[in-house]
Amino acid sequence: MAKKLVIVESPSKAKTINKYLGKDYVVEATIGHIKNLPKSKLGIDVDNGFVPQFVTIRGKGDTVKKIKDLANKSSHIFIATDPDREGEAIAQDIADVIDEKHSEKISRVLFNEITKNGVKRGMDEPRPINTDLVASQRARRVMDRIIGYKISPFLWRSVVSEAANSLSAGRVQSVALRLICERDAEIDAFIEQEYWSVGSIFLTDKKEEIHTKLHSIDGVQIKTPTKEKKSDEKTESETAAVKHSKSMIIQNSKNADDIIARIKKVKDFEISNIARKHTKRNAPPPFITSTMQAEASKMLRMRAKQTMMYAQRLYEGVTLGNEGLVGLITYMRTDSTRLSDDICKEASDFLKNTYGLQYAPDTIPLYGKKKGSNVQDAHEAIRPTSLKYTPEYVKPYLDDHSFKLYSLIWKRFLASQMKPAEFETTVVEITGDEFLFKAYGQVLLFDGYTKLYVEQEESTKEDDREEAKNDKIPAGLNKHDQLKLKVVTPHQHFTKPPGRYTESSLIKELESLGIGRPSTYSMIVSTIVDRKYVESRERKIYATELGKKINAILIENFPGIIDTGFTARMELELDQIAQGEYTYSGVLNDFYNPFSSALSVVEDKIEKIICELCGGEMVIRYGRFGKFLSCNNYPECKNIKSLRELAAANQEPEYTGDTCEKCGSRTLFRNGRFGKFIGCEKYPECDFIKNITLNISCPKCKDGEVLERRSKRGKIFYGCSRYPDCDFVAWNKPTMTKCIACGSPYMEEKYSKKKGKYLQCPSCKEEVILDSPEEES
DNA sequence: CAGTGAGCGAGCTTCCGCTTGACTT
Repeated sequence: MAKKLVIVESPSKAKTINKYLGKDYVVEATIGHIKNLPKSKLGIDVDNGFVPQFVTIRGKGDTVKKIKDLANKSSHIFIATDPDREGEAIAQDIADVIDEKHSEKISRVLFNEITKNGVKRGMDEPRPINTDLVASQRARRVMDRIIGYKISPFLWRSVVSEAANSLSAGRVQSVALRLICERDAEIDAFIEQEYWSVGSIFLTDKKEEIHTKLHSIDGVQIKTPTKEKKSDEKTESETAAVKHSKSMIIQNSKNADDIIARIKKVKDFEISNIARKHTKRNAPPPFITSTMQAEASKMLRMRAKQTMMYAQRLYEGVTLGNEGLVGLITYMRTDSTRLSDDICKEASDFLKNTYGLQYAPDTIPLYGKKKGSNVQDAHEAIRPTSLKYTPEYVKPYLDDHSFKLYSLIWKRFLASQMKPAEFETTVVEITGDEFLFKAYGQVLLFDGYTKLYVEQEESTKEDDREEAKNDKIPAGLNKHDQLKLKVVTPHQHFTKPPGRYTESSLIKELESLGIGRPSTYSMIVSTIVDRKYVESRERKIYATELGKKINAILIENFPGIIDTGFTARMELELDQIAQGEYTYSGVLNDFYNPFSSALSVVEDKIEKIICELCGGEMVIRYGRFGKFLSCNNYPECKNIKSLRELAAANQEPEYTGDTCEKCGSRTLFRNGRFGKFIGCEKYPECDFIKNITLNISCPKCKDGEVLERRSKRGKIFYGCSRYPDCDFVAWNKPTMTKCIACGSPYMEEKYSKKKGKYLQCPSCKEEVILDSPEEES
């Protein structure tokens, strides 16, 4: 009896589904896409309807053959790839590789959740492959290929340099780079602005303190400076609005002191109003890929790639003693917060039993599709597969990282099913003559979901009301109560520049713009790091000089594509294809025609390097030893140039200000294999060279000087200039400070985030702190 | 962990998105 074949994308999904369907079915996995455009060339016939040339992905030949063979033997074929655009395309690719004589037996089925019910529902409603949805995926793929494979070569020709190894551009990576560069520029351009606030403490007749902040004077509100706009960007109406709006900024200490002097003269203060409000804070939704990465980064200090690796393990399954292999979480690459009814019911029961009735809401909270977003909703939210597997229960079977991540996912999911936290917020207004003060208080009435899960707050955000925030406003205050002013103090503040992106804040930003997909989030940063466009230090991302340069070139030449709105517009058109409202070739024509004409204009703008021998163009060639410049009239003209030569010609020599000790010419800084050194400008006629010294004499022999050197492995170390006569060596920068503890003649300079700059004795490890670390004001 | 600067050479890189192992650097 021939079996029925079911094809899915993920092998562990295949295992699960096989359990549900039983022995009449064979379930096989494609392990992702099976076909792709060829890597070595564009693979798109742009002149004839953009027909793409798809080839079997290298290494997938066996998988494809297996599916083909199984299809031949099966009585029916159910293609159950993911219910989204990419899944539909994979379904088409599978149908295309199966022999035509079996095409009658093929149906497409959709599983919206991998549960017994979900699979049954899917199998009950077979349908044909949605060719419009397939066409929309093809259009997406082709546009990405055209953008990537047409703009990258343009960069190779525009930026001629040794450092630029393999330059690239793309719809996603280039926007990511742009965001980082723009944030960098904002921070560079930021001008710190001083402002002041006034805080007062009042006393009730029972000598209870009320901490307040000056809110307004004569109805003119005291504000903090908001993000400045450049004045030329302001419209006239905006300028007018600023003029007439009733707000002011206390700009300096004199203003603050004047105000305080006036406040001190006020005789009577009274409570002019008390407002109490009952507020609720809803639980956060269960995890999706981006929020899981962000929270794991903040709370567990895990990088996006690590997080995904551990999540994958939890998804694929962990051996729990004699229970065997158990998948602990649902699929980890998802952009939907949707939850199955079964697990919500389970959570409700669990909460009632474990935390008590008061924590379980009457109705199950609803999470799901956001309107108008790029959410494709193929998978559920990331959650535990069953609440039986509590973190404590599975802990013995997990490594530390997996356990921490699982606990986080568990708590976040359960919290999402809990009641909101409830607060009473109180605002007390205190008036004295023209001055109005406000005190803010917040009291937790019911902890709700916060019993289990508290979202990590953004640490850098400065709370406007922070000084006046007081959880304990005295009880029993009444309107018209008379108060005494105890103390009034000025507080100095400075506006802060926007924070740099971290990996997860960048991912969140891209996601909100609809750029990138859950399966690629953790790749985005590593791509632009590999290209040396950005660097990551202390979890923050900085643009490199190369990155800034590439970004400027891209924005100048392809403003319409390297744009935060491009993907959103593209998605709208892809939706039109999927809905049958527009065609594949229509969308691609609309995109390609302006793109290709822009490209040809831009190609002409590339600065050509002219061959000084024959007037031809110097182009990049690859030889046995890497890149070099050659005349394109080779072999008639044999002019060649090294890239180093070109870079030297474009760069101003860096003079030391000293003269050559051999010939009296000027000396300059040069770069060699082992770092910077000083050489004579007359080289190669004069071969004088000298090392760059630190102006510290050698602590060991006292005659030599300390030099910064670099080892073969590129590590910087410090040694004596009289080597090999003196073999002094240090790994940290030596200073001539004596160690007071052990009398060692010198100490080494070190740096740590906690201690700041400090000195450490190489022999007794005594430490002297130089700079205290920056403190949060 | 101790040295330093040229020139040789003629056809390579790249996208985004979907999934896991097999590699011995």
